[in-house]
Amino acid sequence: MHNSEAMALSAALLAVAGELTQRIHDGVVDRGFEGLRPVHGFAFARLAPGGATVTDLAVHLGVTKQAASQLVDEIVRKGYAERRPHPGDARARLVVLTERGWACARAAEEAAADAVRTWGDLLGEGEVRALLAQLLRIAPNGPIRPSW
Amino acid sequence: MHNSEAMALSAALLAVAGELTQRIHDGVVDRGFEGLRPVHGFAFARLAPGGATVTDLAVHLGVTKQAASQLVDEIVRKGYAERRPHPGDARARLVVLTERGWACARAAEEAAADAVRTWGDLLGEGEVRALLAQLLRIAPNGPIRPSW
DNA sequence: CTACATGGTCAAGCAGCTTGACCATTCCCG
DNA sequence: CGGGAATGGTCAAGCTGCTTGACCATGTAG
Repeated sequence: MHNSEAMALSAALLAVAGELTQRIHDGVVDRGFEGLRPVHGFAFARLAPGGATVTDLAVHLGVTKQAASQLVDEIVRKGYAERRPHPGDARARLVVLTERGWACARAAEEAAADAVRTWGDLLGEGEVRALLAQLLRIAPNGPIRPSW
Repeated sequence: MHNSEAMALSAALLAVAGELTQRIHDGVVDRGFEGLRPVHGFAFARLAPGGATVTDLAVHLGVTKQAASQLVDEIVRKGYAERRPHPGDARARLVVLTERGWACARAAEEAAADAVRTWGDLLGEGEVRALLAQLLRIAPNGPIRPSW
């Protein structure tokens, strides 16, 4: 594999990732959820299972906990999440999605499915599944960096 | 393909793209090119073929031309590029890479190849080529958005 | 030649992140 | 236990990279 091929792979990967992010964001806006940015989606992904603390979010997003705290302020103010006392640790607060937050997360899933469906039209479903399998094997476990 | 699979694919794709960006950046720093951010790499990719104007860069990066102009200021000040008069249009300036700029671009290629090589170790070279082929077929032609 | 379009820069403002300081609670160990 | 260190969280100030708006120089069309 030559260097130029590696660069082509990198460029294609980044272009596809960027377009996917944009399409999910557009789809979420189209479904009536405004005032959010892609980074909020990454936060929702971490909040969805059962809530998370501000520090958890900060690690997941690769930012300081102050930045994560501001981000939580924002989604709380806009009605997508709320801070509840943390059971078992009076220092911490558990940030959980509201019903509107869940609706937004479902909208993001639908938008992602729409985008992936267009790939299925181009590649065939089998190839898309192969793509998923390959990516899962090389995906890291680290934080999802929202901006570069 | 269910919504949850689409989300898994999206998350994996974004995680891989983010890690790749990080690894290329780290590799470039390791090779002695400092004071750069990933967005500069996207700019280099557009400058490399034979130079570009500020407006070209702005479109390619999806930012205003003022922002692109500042970015050019930066890489010029750091010795990676220079502004030359544009042949055939006295309004425009052609931004071209310096020798140091070319060296940095080669370093980025090497770093990208290193990262891709680790995927080859995991997947096998054939699978990596398949990945490249699939991505090329779904990659858009639009601007590469440096930050979300 | 005039009128508008295009390439580029200057200036000011803003949003999102950082560093630094601080308080409350919990953990660990003598 | 008790008391210092570690952890979760917020407040405040500052910086950086981007935006909008204004402007000048050059090109293009009538």
